Order: sequence, then structure tokens, then C-alpha cells
Amino acid sequence: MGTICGRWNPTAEQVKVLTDLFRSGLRTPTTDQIQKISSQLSFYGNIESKNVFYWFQNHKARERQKHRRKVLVDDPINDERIQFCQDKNISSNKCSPEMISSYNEEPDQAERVIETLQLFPLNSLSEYSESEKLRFFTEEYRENITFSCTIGAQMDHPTLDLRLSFFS
Amino acid sequence: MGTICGRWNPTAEQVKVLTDLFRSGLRTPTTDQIQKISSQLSFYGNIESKNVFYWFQNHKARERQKHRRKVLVDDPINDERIQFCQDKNISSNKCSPEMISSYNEEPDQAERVIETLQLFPLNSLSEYSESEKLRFFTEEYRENITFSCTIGAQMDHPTLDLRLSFFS
DNA sequence: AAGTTATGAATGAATG
DNA sequence: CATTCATTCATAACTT
Repeated sequence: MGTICGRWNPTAEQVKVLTDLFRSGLRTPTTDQIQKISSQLSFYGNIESKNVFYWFQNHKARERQKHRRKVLVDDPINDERIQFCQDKNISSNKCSPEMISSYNEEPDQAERVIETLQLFPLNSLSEYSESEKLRFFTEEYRENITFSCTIGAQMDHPTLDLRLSFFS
Repeated sequence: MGTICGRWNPTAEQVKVLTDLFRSGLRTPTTDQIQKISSQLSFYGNIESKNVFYWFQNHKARERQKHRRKVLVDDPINDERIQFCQDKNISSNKCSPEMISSYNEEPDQAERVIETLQLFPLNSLSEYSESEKLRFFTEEYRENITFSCTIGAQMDHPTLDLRLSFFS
């Protein structure tokens, strides 16, 4: 990792902690939380509070985007489409099973979980057994936060004429 | 389920339609436009909404990139302005409007072009009422989220506007 | 088969 | 919170 500090490049550990926090239900951390998170994550590398702020903003927004864009590809013309693709060139359809499985991102139904956790899950420390870190986490973040999160979203797939969008 | 490849590889027909849409002036389709485009293009092959989204993002960005480099070479007068943008690390929004418009290779009116594109073989002529559009719009945001948060520890500080503290 | 290019995908950083 | 822009990473496709 070069010292090209044009923009923040989170380390794997930082991403892991942030992701854990997000998965735990944290969405819009307060200034106070942001500073604490940033302070702790600075152990793993350079980081500023605004990075944490932006990270949550982006992650939340993109989860919503993904949700909104989640689609379909499950329509009646699907079979016909496949036939069509095979008739044409489509050497591009070299799909490997592992690739398919790798596309399974977060199970969306897992968002319905009700979870109790600490602000900093202990498994974030799995690779770092330094007593100092442990003390940090256990002391500074003793406040137990219980998130009960139920997300229900509706997806829809209307087949609309594109022109409607153009004229509006 | 449809086969999902490691990475979307658009068919020639898909690229043609996307390019035509781009050339007709479409730059940043809205979410519902993306949905419709993706839905239509699924006739030609596997495709997801995010593919359409990324395609337009990339195509626009790379056209701009190309043009910016060109301007940088061909028109030394603009060097100062571009240099200014890069020095201040600000987006091109901050620059003069004529500069932004000069980024577009396509004539300006192309952005507002209203055109009936007979690009799709099927279902292209289905009409939808305004009420259906409205229903779709409202459903799109019918994201029922129940979020119950219990914080064991008490907040010490009032919640401040993060942006104010970060960017001052 | 290695190296290069084109481009899909991702994400940090904004702006309003 | 939405949307957008910029850079960058990753890799399919192409070139040699």
C-alpha cells in the first residue's frame, strides 16, 4: 500500500469492524460514536472521523440502492432469451459455479435478524490479542447497545415502456 | 435461475441499445429508467439493473475523461481552469458552466432530446396510466423499516451536525 | 502465454 | 438522504 494519500484506503481490519457494526444495525452513528470508532480504527491504520462518517453514509445508501435496483431477470422471456443468446455468438457465457456462488452477497433475509451486540464485537479482535486493545474495547465500549431491526421491503418489477421515462 | 457470470458481458445488441440511448442524450438514468432498460435488455441476454447503472456511469465518465485530456492538449487556455479544479480538489461542478457543457461531446440539445426509440422488439408499446406510475413510485419507497434501538449507556453529548464539525 | 487494452465493478468523497 | 463525480481495482477480451 503506497503512501498515496489522496483518499482514505481502509485496511481489511477497518472494513471488517465497520461492516460488523453495520450488520449489527448501526446505520447513522452520532458524532460521538463516529469519533470513538475512528479513534479505535486508527489502530489499524490512518483514518479520520469523516472517513467513518462517509463510510456509513455510502454503505447505507448503497444498500438502499441495491435494494431498489434488485431485480428480476425472472420473467417469461427469460427462456427465450437464453435460447437467443446461445444462437448468437455468446462465447461470453462461460459461467463458473464458484462465480455464481460468489455473487451471493448478504442474504437479504438476514436483515430481519434481531441481534444483541456490543458496539465493538469481540470477534473484531480475533487477530489482535494485544491486551491493550482488549482493554480498550472492553472498557471504552462497555455500553451495550441493543438493536432490534426489522426490515421489510417490497420489490416490484413492472415492465414499462421506456418512453414514459423520457417524456416525464 | 438464470446463469450469473463472474462479470456481466454485454451482448452486441445490448451495447447497441445502450449506446443509442446514450447518443440520444441519456446520461444518468433514474432508478426506474434503469429498471426499464434492464428489463428490456434482458431479452438479449443476462443483465441486471446495476449493469445498466454502471454502464452509464462508466460511459459518461470515460467520455468526459477522454474529452478532458483532449482539451488539456488542444486548448492550453483551459489548462488554468482545469488546473484550478484539480488543485482545489473540487469537482467540476464548481467550475464554470461552459466548461461542464464543453465536456459533452454531444450537442447540448441532445441532453433534452425527446425521442421515440424503436429499439425494443417486445412489449415496447405497452402503455401505462399515470396512476400506475404513481403506484410504482410510491411502492418503490414503501420500505417498511422497524428499527428499535435501546442504548444501555447514556449519551453524554448532544448530537451535533457531523458535517459542521468535520469540515470546519 | 504473457502483456496490453477495454471496460465492468466498486467505492471514497463530496454536493444540495 | 439522494445523487453524482473521481479515481481505482479487477478482469474479460484482445494483441503480440
